[in-house]
Amino acid sequence: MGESIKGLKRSKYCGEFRDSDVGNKATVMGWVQRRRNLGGLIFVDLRDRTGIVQIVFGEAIDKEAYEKAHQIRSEYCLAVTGNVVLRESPNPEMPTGLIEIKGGSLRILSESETPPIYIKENLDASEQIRLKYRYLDLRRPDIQRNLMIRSRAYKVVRDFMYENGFLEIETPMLTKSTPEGARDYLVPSRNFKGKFYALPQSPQLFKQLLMVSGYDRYFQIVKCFRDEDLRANRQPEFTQVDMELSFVEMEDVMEVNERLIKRLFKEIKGIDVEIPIQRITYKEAMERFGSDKPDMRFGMELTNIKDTVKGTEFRVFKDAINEGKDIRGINAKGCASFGRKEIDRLGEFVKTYGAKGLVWIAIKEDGIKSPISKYLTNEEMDAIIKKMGGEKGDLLLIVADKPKIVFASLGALRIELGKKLNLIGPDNKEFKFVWVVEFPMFTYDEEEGRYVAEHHPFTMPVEEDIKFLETEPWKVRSETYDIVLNGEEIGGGSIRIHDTKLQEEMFKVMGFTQEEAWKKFGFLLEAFKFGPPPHGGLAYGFDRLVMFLAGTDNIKDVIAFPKNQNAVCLLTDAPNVVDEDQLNELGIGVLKDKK
RNA sequence: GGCCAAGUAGCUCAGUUGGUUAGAGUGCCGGCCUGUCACGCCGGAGGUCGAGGGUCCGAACCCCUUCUUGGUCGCCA
Repeated sequence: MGESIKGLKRSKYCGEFRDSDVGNKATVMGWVQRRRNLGGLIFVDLRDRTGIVQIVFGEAIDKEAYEKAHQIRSEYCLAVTGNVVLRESPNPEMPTGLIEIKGGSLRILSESETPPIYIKENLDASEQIRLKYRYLDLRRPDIQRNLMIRSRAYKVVRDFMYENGFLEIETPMLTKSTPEGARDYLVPSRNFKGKFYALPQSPQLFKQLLMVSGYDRYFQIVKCFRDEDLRANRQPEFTQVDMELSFVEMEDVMEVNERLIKRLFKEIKGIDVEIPIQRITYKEAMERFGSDKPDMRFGMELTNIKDTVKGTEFRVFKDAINEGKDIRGINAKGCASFGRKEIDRLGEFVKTYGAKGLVWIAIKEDGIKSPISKYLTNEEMDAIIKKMGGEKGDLLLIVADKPKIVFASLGALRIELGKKLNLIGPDNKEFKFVWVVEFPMFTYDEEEGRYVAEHHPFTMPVEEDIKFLETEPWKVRSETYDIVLNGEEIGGGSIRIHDTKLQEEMFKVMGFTQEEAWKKFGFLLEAFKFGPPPHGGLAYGFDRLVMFLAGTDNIKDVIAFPKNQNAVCLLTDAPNVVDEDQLNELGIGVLKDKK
């Protein structure tokens, strides 16, 4: 059993000692990073969340402590009292390297088994083992640094929001399942067997109701839940910075958020974000970058060459034109030297996005190399090269397919090439923000055979497009704005509809009858009968924001207890079976898994 | 649900064409060592090669199935 802490007070954190402390008696508490036993002397590096301080035990210092120090092992939890002295052999590499603490008395507060992972920076243990022993993983300085950044980010956000007149209001976690959007996490009701609450995908409807109630600037830092497959930047439960404002237009929401972003990056990273942040429309983003979240740190934009090859006999292009498909390409500057294998790999890459293949034209020193040169006339080849700005040394990459596939594959290919050519990547310290505005109101869902809201069903259409609502809904743009940083969507929002008639019309386009709409969203439609103010808002994926602030590309690095790819918590082993009694109480039976 | 990759000592990995007793680094245990700081030196323990099945005289290695893990496409208003 460990020794008592009774009567001991920590003088200060391990990492805080400096040569100004020399001459003082100090008590430190922390974990053993490392023990170095030199025989007559034992050095112990003691660690807490601020850093490391060296303790030295020796017979001449204190015999009892020295003898006890032989028991010390890695990750033992200790309290040590002794004099702070200058080291005989200082270590300029560490902040506390000028001093050490003489081990006058030692209490082993608790012992530790040999830990399954090392507690050190840049650990290369598997995530599986790290998540199982997450409490040990969380002792590591790099993760502690991330969580401390996250903590500071909460504070900066709260400070800013309070200073700008926002009220922090909580909304329910047990709420109603609504159609549209992600799959809900459901919570069974004990009182009403067969009925369920849903965990919120976002506080969307509640914050709109708060606007109706007159809390005209609301914000919340809040957990949200979506039961969809995970990614490196996606967890099933994640945190939003959610806000909503009344009596505003798009520009007002964007302006306040630009100031928030500026403040956040200044206070946490010391970076000056230039505002206003550039804005481009969804249409422009797609046509130039093949993405609604373009990475603006490099060029290599898409070129539409459909008109350029209009009269061609080349089968792939000709068919594409006849079928109303798109033909676009990107110019991979200086990549003509790519080997056949590399180009084939790019071909495989675009196939994962549904493209049938990748047409390539390499403009080499000794002429043009391309698998399609024999199908194109010299004039056609020259026209393509001219249109795409091809010069000696360039590699032109072209995809012909449905617009959705062309954009998806070329957009992804552009990012892939950017990484490959080191235009973007871990060494790139640039932060390029962009607002992407005016998303289409609807996309056609082939599976459901109807239009669904691109953003969400309460988004205000652009006024001049309202006339297309019934006739050509695909033309309708919306009053939306996504804020994108280095090719990642970090937040997004919209101006909302505050008119029951218009809202009902939207539902109609999405194939809901008035009855269905009222059944599902009646409480909102009802509320809108009572003088709703014009309003709009925005929500950030807070975890993603912190990823940027912490400089990591894995969302698990900024969440204390994340889930693995199968949404399992390896630490607690959730989800798990529950007692039959619990199920009975809820009126729930479990179907046998069909094998 | 699809695709790609991985699974060998506590941890990170190597393991040739299928061939003797499966290795390395690190960690761990023991011994020596008074200025280390990834201490050093000497010695030692430690393996269901993810699991199951198959081929073979013989399987960590080849085949099939399955499980786990990571990435990704679909999905994520």
